[in-house]
Amino acid sequence: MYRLTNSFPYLLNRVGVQMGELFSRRIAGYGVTLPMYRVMAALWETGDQRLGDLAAMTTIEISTLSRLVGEMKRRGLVTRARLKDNGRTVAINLTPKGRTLVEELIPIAIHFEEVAVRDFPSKSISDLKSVLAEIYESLKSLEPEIEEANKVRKAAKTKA
Amino acid sequence: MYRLTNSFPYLLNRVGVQMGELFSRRIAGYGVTLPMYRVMAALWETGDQRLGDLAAMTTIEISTLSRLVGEMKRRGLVTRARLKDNGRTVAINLTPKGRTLVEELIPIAIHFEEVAVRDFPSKSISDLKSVLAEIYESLKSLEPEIEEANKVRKAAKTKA
DNA sequence: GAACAATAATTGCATTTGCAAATATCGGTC
DNA sequence: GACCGATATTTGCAAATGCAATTATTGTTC
Repeated sequence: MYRLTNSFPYLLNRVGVQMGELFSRRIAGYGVTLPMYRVMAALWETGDQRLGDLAAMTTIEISTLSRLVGEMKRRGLVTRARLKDNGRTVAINLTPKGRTLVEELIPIAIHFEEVAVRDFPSKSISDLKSVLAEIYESLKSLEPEIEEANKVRKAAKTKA
Repeated sequence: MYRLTNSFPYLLNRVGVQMGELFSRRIAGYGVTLPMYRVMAALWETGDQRLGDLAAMTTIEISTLSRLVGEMKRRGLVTRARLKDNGRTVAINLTPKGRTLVEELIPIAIHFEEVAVRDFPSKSISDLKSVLAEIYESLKSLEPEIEEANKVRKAAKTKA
């Protein structure tokens, strides 16, 4: 018998939402939101990104990210500039202020992760991580069947 | 060296967002959103819930859920009624229509999960699930230190 | 090199979200 | 049994979100 509460997406989502919520509250005093932290941490790892790449890296929808980056620029956390050799794209970077701030926050993120996983041997956590990374890749194979299912449905509807 | 892309919350969030996004698109043709599916699947597993319990079970913020349930009631998917013996609380249930619909959607959810995990032995998936469940519990221990950190910060600010 | 398709980012607009305040009911106390 | 604090849900309001359309630039074809 199927149970939502034993399903993989449910268990995943629950931990993700809760960790996000707790971390949000923890960093609120620094004047940044969780999505802002994610953007800064992504840029700290890989700087000089285009908007689209940053969206893919952070899993933030691109129009949301465009506005978010605008707000972060206003606050002096990042820079955003059109490229000279390709005016369609834009290069986003941390400012020194943004870098300093994210380097204050990363230890908090590390601590949160530490607490979350401390009851498990590090082997099982690294396994878990690689499973999550591979599952993410597997998801790509679902794309075609989604389109297919919707096409079928649409055709049936047109006929009806 | 810390890398966001190797952190547990990052890997978790990415899979969660992506699975949600794909599943949303897959079920859009049925006229329901992902949060609606979650509510229905939760009620299918455990019916006759109060709003607060349903919020805890689905990790949906309670005011959001209140409105969502209102909309689902309008659409004839659930019922919501104040209890006779305790007028503060309300009992939420699936309607026959809601039940029929969720029973169409659950097999799709099962299939998605299947595809996501098919490259791994079922043992490592059940391990993964129990780790996720335990981590969720461990997170409770972070609560007190969040308040503490914010208190400290606030005090410092007042002094300054 | 003009016209057109393709790529990248932004913006308009309607919907969703979440906090805080309001509302409603209950349980206990005097 | 009137009053007060606690519990449960809903609602007001401002901010965040996402889709679709728009703008801007580049690449391609004739």
